[in-house]
Amino acid sequence: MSAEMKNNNEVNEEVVSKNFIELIIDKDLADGVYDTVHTRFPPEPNGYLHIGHAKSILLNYGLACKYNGKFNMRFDDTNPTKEKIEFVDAIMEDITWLGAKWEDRLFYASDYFGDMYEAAIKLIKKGKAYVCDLTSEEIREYRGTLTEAGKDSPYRNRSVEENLELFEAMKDGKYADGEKVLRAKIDMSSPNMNMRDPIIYRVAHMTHHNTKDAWCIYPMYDFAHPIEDAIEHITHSICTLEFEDHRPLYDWVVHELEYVQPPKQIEFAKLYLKNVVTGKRYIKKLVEEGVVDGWDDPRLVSIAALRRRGFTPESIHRFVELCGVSKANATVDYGMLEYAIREDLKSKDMRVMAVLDPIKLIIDNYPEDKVEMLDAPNNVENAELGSRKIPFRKEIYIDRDDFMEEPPKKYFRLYPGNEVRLMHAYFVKCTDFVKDENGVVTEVHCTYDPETKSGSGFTGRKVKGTIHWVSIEDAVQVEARLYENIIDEEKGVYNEDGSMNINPNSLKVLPNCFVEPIVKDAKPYDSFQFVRQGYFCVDNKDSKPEKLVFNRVVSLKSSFKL
RNA sequence: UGGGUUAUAGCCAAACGGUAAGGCAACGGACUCUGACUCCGUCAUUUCAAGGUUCGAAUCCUUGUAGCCCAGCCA
Repeated sequence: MSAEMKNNNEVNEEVVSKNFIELIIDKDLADGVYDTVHTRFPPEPNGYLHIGHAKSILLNYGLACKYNGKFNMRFDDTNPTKEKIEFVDAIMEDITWLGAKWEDRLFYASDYFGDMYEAAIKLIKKGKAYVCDLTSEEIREYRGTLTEAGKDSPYRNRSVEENLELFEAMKDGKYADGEKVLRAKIDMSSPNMNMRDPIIYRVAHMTHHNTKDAWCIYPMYDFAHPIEDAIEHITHSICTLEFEDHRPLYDWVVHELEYVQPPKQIEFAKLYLKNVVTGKRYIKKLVEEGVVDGWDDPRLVSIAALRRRGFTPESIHRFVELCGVSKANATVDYGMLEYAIREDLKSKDMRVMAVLDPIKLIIDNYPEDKVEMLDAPNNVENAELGSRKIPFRKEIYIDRDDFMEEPPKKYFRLYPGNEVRLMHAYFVKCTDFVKDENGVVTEVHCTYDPETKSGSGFTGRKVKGTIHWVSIEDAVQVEARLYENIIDEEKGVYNEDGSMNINPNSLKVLPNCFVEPIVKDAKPYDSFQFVRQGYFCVDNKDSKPEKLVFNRVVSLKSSFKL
């Protein structure tokens, strides 16, 4: 191998450093703590997934793939007051779309209620749990504060027999909601609030979406989660930073329950996007006030919204990968997401011409009834996408901002006397224009040069500008929706009084856009690059057979600047 | 006068005692039948601060500072 080749290879090898979780896993594997990697994604079915969840899903699934391990899907449904079956379906659809595969490992925490009940009995028998009769207010008082120790519950020293009896009575429905709870007996003076005899079982007479009325007592997260992980032989239980304080309790549970090779909890930082609303209560407010048209409104960053907007699973993968994984609270620039989707779409999408704000261009020296079918490659960067024929006629539409009566310096599109190329067609030279009584330009006149036909190899002269166009007679009329960030970026997301700064221009509807005829047969989710306008995707919700609605996925990087 | 945790550029983020990767954004320039793409170049003498150890410190020690999380019978 020559020195040059070697050098090339080194350059081509992407330097990928491992994130801190991979380092932990490597060490665990090397030390023989585990001999495999088994992860899980455990959402509570109480809402829909957003971009932040995508990070967790892809992280967990990605680790399982990378280490040749397994990935489980599990609904953490231990609180029937908040959960609904509809969310279960929506979550599975989103995860499937993202591409994470759980194979035959779809679980419900509620399937383990029996095991959890047994586990609680085991703790009681070990003298590590007791039934407490304190009210919720009393429990809060006894718990102490961040700076003061708590004090023991008067019920803390009940006998094992009494506890067993009472707990069984709880299970049998002898007590009302809130009347009694089961608590772990740990340490009321622990500086960690989670260790001050945490409640591990509560009474809730309620129908559960999965177990129906089989139970009236439900385990708390802190007790249930480690058991779920242990039962499924999860090795690395990855969650977000706010659970760091819970890790000692997690470890306490798996230790007292004597699981062999217990799972290990690892925490990472959530993903936040700059000037984007991710808080559930704020999204709810936006929906309720009708600011957005639902949880999949394309201005939101729920997985469903991103999908409707035209984002691809690949772009989400790329984005998450670009963001990295760490323990530092981070707010990522929205531009990073835009980069990820632009990058993915640019060689995938068919590039067609579109006119969002039409103005008529008349080619005076082109025959009245002539029509030419011109060749156009579908994507110059990807020959596999083939080519198409575009009809060219005397009267066409061009975009309003591609013509200026008095051009500023460095403007090289159409203005009186200037010549530009009509993309995939001919050079045209602007000869005249017409204004209405309000001074608005209504039509532009030009002449074309037959010698300059696209593909003819004409090199006689050059033009600085290339503009796009569409034949008036053949064009398809569509509606384009341009989305901007829903939150005002200048002032920040929230006002002092807590209300949100809604950007009034977050949605701009352009009902009279014209695109090439080939777009007529597009189906929901089909996406195109509208040349010079950005990437657009057919809306799956609002499109009707007679009129397609396009959502702009992302705009092109920049346009003409003065 | 509680505990946990984080701190590297406008934004992410590597570096694991050996002399500050990479990406996004931005800004120059080249190219262009998309002012896109691509390409080339610029962008931390310094890692929250101040001390200390060391031949050598973003990494180790000390003392501070700032942010985030925790007092649900939520997850």
